[in-house]
Amino acid sequence: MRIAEFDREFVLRQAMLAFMQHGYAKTSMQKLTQVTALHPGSLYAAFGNKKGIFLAAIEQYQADRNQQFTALFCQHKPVLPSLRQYLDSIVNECISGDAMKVCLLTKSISEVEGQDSQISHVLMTNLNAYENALAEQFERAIKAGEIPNTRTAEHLARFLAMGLYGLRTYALTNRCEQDLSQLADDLYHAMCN
Amino acid sequence: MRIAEFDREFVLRQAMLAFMQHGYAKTSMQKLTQVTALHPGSLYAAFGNKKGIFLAAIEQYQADRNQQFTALFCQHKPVLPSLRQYLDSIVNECISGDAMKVCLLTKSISEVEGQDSQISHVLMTNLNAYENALAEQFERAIKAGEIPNTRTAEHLARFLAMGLYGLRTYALTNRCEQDLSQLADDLYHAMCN
DNA sequence: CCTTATCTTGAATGTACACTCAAGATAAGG
DNA sequence: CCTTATCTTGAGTGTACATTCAAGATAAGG
Repeated sequence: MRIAEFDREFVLRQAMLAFMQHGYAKTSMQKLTQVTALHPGSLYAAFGNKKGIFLAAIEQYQADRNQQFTALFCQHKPVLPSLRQYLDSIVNECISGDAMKVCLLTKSISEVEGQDSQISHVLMTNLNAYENALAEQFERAIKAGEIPNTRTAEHLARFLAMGLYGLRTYALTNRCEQDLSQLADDLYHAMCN
Repeated sequence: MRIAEFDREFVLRQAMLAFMQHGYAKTSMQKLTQVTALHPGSLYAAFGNKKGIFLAAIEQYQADRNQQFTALFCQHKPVLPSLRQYLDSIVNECISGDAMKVCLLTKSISEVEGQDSQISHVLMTNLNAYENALAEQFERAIKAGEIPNTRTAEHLARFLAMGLYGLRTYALTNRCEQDLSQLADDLYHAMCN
């Protein structure tokens, strides 16, 4: 017997970053062997093929983001200050210049849309779950009276999801921190009234 | 002497649609020869290489969209009804299911970001020009009293650009016409107050 | 109608890729 | 310490790609 030597989470996070930086198609297996420090055979033994690595990396990405999200939007804290902090952290990611400025899910769904229905379906499911997580928080905010109940939580979540997808894309066209902060501010205020 | 036989606009529009559908990397020269009905040699003679075809297709895309835009936002008509119509047309594109549901510029900048600075620069320039075109219309709307001057035209244009980039991305996760129309409606109302 | 410059054709070329596999290395169980 | 199941290694394989180029086709100018 012999146990696998590599750290699965490390490998998937490295792969994840490579996919975020170069996209699915242009992340070669050679690149993946470099960033994971694994040889092709090990990668294929562990994940089957390139698509398997990608799907596992998406899962890791989702797990990581979920943990961040639930840590920030803690149940016993008011929603709006967390939302504010969340928006700021996204603006910071957009400005950072590293791979984290893009969302793996939206970037990938834009790339593989109409090419691989399995990957598309996984990405759609994860993005819908993200929207639902936002809706839960808005539900909580409405119940607590932080936000007037003129719009449903689902409605608010949908609008914010759209805004955040747009913010990340817009940041590719204009890296001015002030402009991005202002947009985040606009989104914040669009939620509160 | 002999004149080129093919119709340049037709060829570029076909290439444009292929790039919108499959992305830059995954649109093979073979695909391009198919959709343009031109042989490799002719394409290389006319555009140099694949990147040349892509840049020319972007130029054609920009020209086409510009013409649409200026026809819709006619100088002697009020801005807000045109904006409404514009938003509806984008929602229709999002639902349509064909290649036009994506924006060639935003899809491409997301793909080639950090890979080809020349292409990125061209795309950024075109997207900034688009934002400026929106700002011009908001300027006109403010001057005509259609919109209160609580925010600058540039500010409004930036927010709408972000919203539209987000709307197209969001549509990849949720094709429900009602939801998309509501988002377009939200964007419209976010501009008017 | 012939010349010649230009365009068209599509097979050929070199490269980069995803993926395989057989040989070597290593740890758990006896 | 040996056995054996499993992991690691990395050169090798077939395929798909962007690009080239020489031969063939075609229209304008004389």
